[in-house]
Amino acid sequence: MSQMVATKLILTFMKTFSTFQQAKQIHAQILTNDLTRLEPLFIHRILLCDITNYKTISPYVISILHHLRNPDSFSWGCVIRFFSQKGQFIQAVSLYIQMRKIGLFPSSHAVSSVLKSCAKFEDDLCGVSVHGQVQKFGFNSCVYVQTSLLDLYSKNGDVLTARKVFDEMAERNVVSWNSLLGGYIKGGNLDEARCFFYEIPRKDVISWNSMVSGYAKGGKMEQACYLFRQMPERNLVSWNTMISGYVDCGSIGSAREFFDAMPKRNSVSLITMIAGYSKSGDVDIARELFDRMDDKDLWSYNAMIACYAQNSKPNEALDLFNGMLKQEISLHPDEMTLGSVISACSQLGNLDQWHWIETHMNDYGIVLDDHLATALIDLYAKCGSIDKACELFHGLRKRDVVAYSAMIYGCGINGKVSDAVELFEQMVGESIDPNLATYTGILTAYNHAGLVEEGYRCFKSMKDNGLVPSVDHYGIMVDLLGRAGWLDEAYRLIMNMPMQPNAGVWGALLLACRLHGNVKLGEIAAQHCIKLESETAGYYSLLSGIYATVGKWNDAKKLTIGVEGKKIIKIPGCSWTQLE
DNA sequence: ATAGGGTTAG
Repeated sequence: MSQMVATKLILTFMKTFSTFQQAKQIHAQILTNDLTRLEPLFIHRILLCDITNYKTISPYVISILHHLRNPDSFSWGCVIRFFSQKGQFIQAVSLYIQMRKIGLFPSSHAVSSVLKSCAKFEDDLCGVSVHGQVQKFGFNSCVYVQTSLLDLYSKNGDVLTARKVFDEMAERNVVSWNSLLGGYIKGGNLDEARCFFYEIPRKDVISWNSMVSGYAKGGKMEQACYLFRQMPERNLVSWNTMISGYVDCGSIGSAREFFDAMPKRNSVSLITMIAGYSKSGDVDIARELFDRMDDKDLWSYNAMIACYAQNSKPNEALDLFNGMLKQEISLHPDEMTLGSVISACSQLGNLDQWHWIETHMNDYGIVLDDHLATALIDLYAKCGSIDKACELFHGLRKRDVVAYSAMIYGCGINGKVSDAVELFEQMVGESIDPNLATYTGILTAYNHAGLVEEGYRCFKSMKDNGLVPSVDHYGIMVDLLGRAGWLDEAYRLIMNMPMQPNAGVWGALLLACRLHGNVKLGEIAAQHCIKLESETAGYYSLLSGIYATVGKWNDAKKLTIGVEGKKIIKIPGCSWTQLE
């Protein structure tokens, strides 16, 4: 293949190859370009690319590079830029290393691209070694290279080094200023950022957006809004930044006002609003916005599937997920999608759907990261496979509060109370602060084992950790006290709750009254349950069960009339993702 | 023919 044809091919790949339709067009182009003298294997590979996801085309792009007789700095630069732009940072860096190994002098374009990729890694080893080469090869006066370098340090949180690069730059432009501004904002020092912002000689809309975003991320929406109003020019991103800020601080109403007021909206605006409504529990409004989107991409589906998963609508989450796979141009799920899907499976106690997905993981190019493993710990534990959960837990790279909480809860519902307590102590020993979900887990463990005093002590210790028990924690405590027969204590706890008891709390008391044959409290509990959830049949049968155990047959009989077709009793659930 | 900065998620 000639150098020129191959380079053209690379560029075509980069510019247009993102959907199946476009892939087909490329196939046609390849055929008409008389590339038939290519090695048969190579042609075969290109023709085989039944592609809907850019992840799949990486081998083809690399294979084009390897089929060049003498790939030069430009060809390498194109390919490195391709991977850097498509988010395949490891590939980009590895290609740069290969290029260096064969002794090619990198172009400033290639260096800028590879630095951008290095900036995405947590570890700054890569970036620092490229920095060394930058100095060795004399890119000191290239504003592009220097700015990417400065941005690398900014993004990795090393503002001091970023500042040093900035100060030593021979030439700066607004991108360099914006990059360092981003560094100050990421470091959370808003005062310093503000001073720097006012020093920027020719601020553009991105400088303003960054500063507004800094205030928004710091929860200072008044200041963000003040700056937003002062902006000489606003674009879509400016509006989206404001919406996102309001969503983050829970002001969905203000977010909506901005959303309605903005002159134009894109998918980011809609996705941000969907996430906002998901947080406020308005699933129907979120779905309305989702349906309004013309071209739904992976991010849109992920937002909506997550919304269902987080709002206890696992069936809807799975339906949407399956719908996404069955589309004409099917979207490939990613780690985020599967995280929500696993959570939905877990809420349903459905391992089958996961096992089906598991066999397709490789096709999707998904690797099991810590987030997914944590979701799976929860799923396996809830489905009773505590050993599998344990195995995943020990395989985690880093164990955070969510992982510990899922594992503690898993031990709790599987009757391994001592393991749960041990994990809890281990977690505290690692200076990880327990959150509300952790307490749900440990209290569930005590509850399962019937350890009333330990559970009660633990419940009371929550406030020592600065936590306010939620209604679900009260539910578990009422269940624990009630099952042990401490019915008056359970009732007193309900009466002293700082919030309105829900059907789960009263249901737990009702269940306990059924267990211990307490008519007086049972009637009170049932009354509340029926008032809160009149369509649930289980409450009636529990109450009638109480009457039956104490011989009040007539009362029992009255209740069994007309309860057919009502829902069975709801068992209080728990979710890691919503509890902070 | 190729490069750098701002907005979306658990």
